[in-house]
Amino acid sequence: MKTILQIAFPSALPQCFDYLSSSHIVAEGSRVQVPFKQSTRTGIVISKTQTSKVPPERLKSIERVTDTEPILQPDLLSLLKWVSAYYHYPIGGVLKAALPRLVRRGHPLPAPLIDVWQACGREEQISLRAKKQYALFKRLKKLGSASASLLDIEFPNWRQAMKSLEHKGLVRCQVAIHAPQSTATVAARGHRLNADQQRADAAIASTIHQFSCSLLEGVTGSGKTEVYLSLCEKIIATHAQALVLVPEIALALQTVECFKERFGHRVQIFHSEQKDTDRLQTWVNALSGESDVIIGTRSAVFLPFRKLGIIVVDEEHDSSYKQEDYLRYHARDVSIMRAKIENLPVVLGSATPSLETLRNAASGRYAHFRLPLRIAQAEPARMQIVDLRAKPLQAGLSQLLIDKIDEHIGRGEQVLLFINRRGYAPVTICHHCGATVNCPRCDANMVYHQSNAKLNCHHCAKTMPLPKNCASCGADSLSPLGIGTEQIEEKLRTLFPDAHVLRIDRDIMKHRGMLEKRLALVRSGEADIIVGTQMLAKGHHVPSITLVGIVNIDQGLYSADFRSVERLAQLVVQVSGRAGRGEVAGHIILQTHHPQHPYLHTLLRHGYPVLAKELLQQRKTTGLPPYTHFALIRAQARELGVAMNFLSQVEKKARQLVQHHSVQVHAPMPAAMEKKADYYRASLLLDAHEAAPLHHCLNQLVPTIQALPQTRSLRWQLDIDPLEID
DNA sequence: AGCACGCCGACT
DNA sequence: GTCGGCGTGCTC
Repeated sequence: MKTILQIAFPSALPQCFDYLSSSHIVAEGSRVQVPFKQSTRTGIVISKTQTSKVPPERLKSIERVTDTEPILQPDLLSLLKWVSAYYHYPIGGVLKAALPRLVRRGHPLPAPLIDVWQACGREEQISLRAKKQYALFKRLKKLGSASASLLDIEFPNWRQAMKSLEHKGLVRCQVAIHAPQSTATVAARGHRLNADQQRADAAIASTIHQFSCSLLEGVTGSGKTEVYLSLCEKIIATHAQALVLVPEIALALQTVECFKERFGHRVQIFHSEQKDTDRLQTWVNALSGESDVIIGTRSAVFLPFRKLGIIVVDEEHDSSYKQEDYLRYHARDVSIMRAKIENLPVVLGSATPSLETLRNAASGRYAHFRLPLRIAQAEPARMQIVDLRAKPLQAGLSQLLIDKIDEHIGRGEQVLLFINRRGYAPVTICHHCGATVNCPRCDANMVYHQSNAKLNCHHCAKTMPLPKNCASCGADSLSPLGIGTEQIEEKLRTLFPDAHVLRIDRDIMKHRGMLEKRLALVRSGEADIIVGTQMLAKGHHVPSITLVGIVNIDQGLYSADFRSVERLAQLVVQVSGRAGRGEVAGHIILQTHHPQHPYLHTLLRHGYPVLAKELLQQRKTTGLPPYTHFALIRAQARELGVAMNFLSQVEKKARQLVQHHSVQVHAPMPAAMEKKADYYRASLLLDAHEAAPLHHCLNQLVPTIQALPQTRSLRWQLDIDPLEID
């Protein structure tokens, strides 16, 4: 009997295609070149069968097998199939998310290689005009040697400059070699763990060849990284590899450096901003076993390790682990499934674990280790609430906060200010008639930004010049309303003319390398006052920051989003981890109009774990995740009616499918922001106490939806375990 | 997803 | 009379 290969194309094509293997011997997980329509395409063999729904005379044969070995080992292929089933997403689309572009396109795999660069000349030999070369050379000299992935972070487009330097004979390239440290060397190096770290390390390491999931809960500076390092060291000693997931690579530089210092050049990084060829090389290095540790962002969870030994998910509560477009997977959850499939330990680290993870820890499903000690820090940060009611404010800052800033920078210490609004002011309002300037494409305000001197929409790409006159009454009295990062930056410059004020938000990321540059200024202590958004909370410990102000926490306390309090609490705790120098306790100031809010009190008096317990209890009684499983169907169309009609149709079909009351089908709802980028949005929520009936229902519902005729004229997505249900 | 096929409006 | 608009349907 002839073998039939089910082949998926790494694209949005919704189904697999059957091919004959001809005389080839093909393993599952192999890349193959196949005739498709009039051309040849690269596909992946998903499974082998004997039968096909397609009549045999219409089956074509594969042209050739692309590689000598399958690129996906059985375990990884199983994981991808699980992702496809769990998120109800075609396997081709999963492959698209999981494989680097060049692999998808059938590019031949390069030989495994980790190149390490070394300086071997004197800087006088570089012409003064070659600034890039000079900077690169000096850095290299300081580091001694550096691998590509390290240089990547600091020097965008470094390869060109390096080529020139190599030509002049000023640098040379070597290959990193695997050098596992003997236990004796490790002990001699004195990587001593404290009692709490040791307990976690020993417990996790004791079952290194079987699945376990452990929560490592500890504040910044409690030494989570030391535990990761110790575990990875043990894994590498068994010639297995380690995967370390981080929310954002630019903000994980300190972690990367710790790993480089400990394990040398066979530590590599992997993230979506890398060049295609670099990503491919790292991917191949994982596959061949060339790299020992890979530190990467969420898509790294799909790397084809030759022999994976451990997965670490750092800052597991971070929402950037959830992909928010096409395949809406959660890299933390995928990590846990990967660890299960491959029988290895997974470690979830956070100072502020997600409620999902805390519930699993409390129920005993995960091991729970706490690292309460703050290394080299006597006192925890002191938190203070400032009641904003009826107080005069300058750009949203109370006098008390301004005085404190003055005091701290006067002592040569650094200050961090958080405000979750980019731009100058969130609203531009007409002082004459009260009309606001809105985005023509979205139901949202236009936000004035000084950086481009324009009004920008934060929900689409729309920008416009600031109009002179109000569009509805014609008066020339448009004025900014509310406070954004830029306005605080400006105010601080006038209040503290001698201080070095630095702003860090998404806007500065438009310029390549700017974030890294500014973070370096923070770390070197040159910046006195740092103003920024949420993203600053993810940065690492900066020892000379002693004061942190959160300009306004009220939105976090009163938001329609059921996760907003959890997120606010995480922010506050993460932020307090940024403050404090040596024996000097950090000072945290929270500005609010609701100083009596019960959650705020719980957080300040009893800390995150107690608040989390309260929030979990509340989620339980109100039937919210993690006690209820959510699936959200979103629809977008040029008219609201089209989206709503479609969802009503889906609702009807869903109700037909649901037996008993195991799955609840809610009514379709327009999104809070109905129109975004000229599309009207609406959503339909399904929930269930247990995951199984929900997925059972979706297994039938999704094909039904695909068959609906409206599906051609509108966009829709299914979001499993959505972070937001709007 | 692409890409061809197919049937109706404004142009050299 | 054509060129081309994107609606529909197929790819093993």
